[in-house]
Amino acid sequence: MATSTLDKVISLAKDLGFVFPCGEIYGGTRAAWDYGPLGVELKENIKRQWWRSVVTSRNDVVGLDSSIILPRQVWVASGHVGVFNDPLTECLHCHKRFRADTLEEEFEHRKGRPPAGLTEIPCPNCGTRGEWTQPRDFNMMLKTYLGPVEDESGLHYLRPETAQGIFINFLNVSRVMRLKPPFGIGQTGKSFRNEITPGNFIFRTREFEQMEMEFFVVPGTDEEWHQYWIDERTRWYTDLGIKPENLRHFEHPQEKLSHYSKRTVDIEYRFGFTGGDWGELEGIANRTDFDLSTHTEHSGQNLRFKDPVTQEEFFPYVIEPAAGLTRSLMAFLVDAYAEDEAPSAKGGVDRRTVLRLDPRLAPVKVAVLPLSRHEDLSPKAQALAAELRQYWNTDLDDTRAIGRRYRRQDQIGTPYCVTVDFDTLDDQAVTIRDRDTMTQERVALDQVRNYLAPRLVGC
RNA sequence: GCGAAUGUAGUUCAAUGGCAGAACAGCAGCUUCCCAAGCUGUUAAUGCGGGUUCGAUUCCCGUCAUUCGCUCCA
Repeated sequence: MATSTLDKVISLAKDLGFVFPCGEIYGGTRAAWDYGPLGVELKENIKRQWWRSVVTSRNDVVGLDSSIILPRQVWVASGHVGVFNDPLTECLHCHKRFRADTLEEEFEHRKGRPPAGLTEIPCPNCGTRGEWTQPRDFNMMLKTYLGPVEDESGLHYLRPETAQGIFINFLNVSRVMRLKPPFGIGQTGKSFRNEITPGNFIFRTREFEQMEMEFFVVPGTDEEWHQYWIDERTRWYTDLGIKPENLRHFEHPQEKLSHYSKRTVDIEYRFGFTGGDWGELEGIANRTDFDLSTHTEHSGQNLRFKDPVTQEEFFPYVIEPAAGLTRSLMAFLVDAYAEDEAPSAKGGVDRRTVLRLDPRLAPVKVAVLPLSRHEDLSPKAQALAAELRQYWNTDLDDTRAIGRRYRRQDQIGTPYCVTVDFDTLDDQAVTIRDRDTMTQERVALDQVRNYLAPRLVGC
């Protein structure tokens, strides 16, 4: 059976130290991953590009970094305590799971209230009557207890989305930044969900990282802004190198919308999962005034926007582009993966594995490769690497054969390799190789930085 | 969480109720070395815990993890 690109990328990511299983030396934790030296660079680069695109390059969006642990009341108000807290039961026969309350409601609807509860209800899947496990609460939110004693007064939840941190700071931020709609507040950070079924590598994990922005608009302009952000966010992925044919939009059916949403459109990527190619990268939701009004109601604080001139008060509508950072990392890797044929030193053709990551995302921007460990070459290479490191993440690699080192840099997606050779000692110049065009240019040692600068804009 | 399959160096694969082996990768050295070259040397593994046994990586039980299904959705 042919190995899929996805499988190859996963195995490459593990081999090269992008991602490690969490807690590996103790047997591991289910669906939890740590980001290694290359992974953390890639992840930070993606985050930085998001932040630039959504926050700092705009004059209508500001940033925030709110707490992960929030009081229970926040999640009661947001609806997450109610919605994320389902009593589930499982059919002992076919092992399908259902919400116990839904089963009873549906049964009551058709035949009246079942006097003996679940024991009379047949399984909608296999028809077996009343063979159910004890209904158990599945709380999607991770709990923790603040303070020395574990009691209910200290109960807090780890956020299942970063968004609520923005809503509860709505007054603070709009006051200090003197903002009026339309404006946005962006935030990146970890969120936590006790997923029943995590998996697909880093696609669904219980601890994950989000890039979210809440864009507050005048009601009535919300649909127009919604479309604006769908287009804007789609453009972001393609600008960073994702092939347009691997992206699509998915419109959530009306009856399946989240409790807070009026309309949601997902940006999906063709990951090539078994049993369904496409996976969500980002959901762009019209959250209406749900959050600001529910927090107004529960907190007693007025979260309406008050126009300083007209004194008019209203709840802004919220357009939320909510992206999964770790998911997009996986998408960028899959999309960048390529196997080229390249001439081999052995003669014939050789397979070249290359990550065509956008230079802005590449973990290493430049590799300095002295042709050998000859004592005359090392000082030159080290001095050059030291200079370049002040501007870009630069790798100095002098191990083994030069060809092998080119291949290694290809695999991790390094856009430029600079070779210091024996001619350098005479002409004070080096060879710079471009990863994508495989072309080489001879550049004076003291011009390397100037040569690379326009090619590494935004890195 | 439930059902099924799987678990040996970093990776891919061997082998065995009695010293666990190879290839590739890694590391060190040689080679004025420009796209995974060659030569020499070298590091490195039976997921974890119990049981049976004189002896278990092998058989049994448990556990943990991975993959595939059932739900979810950043």
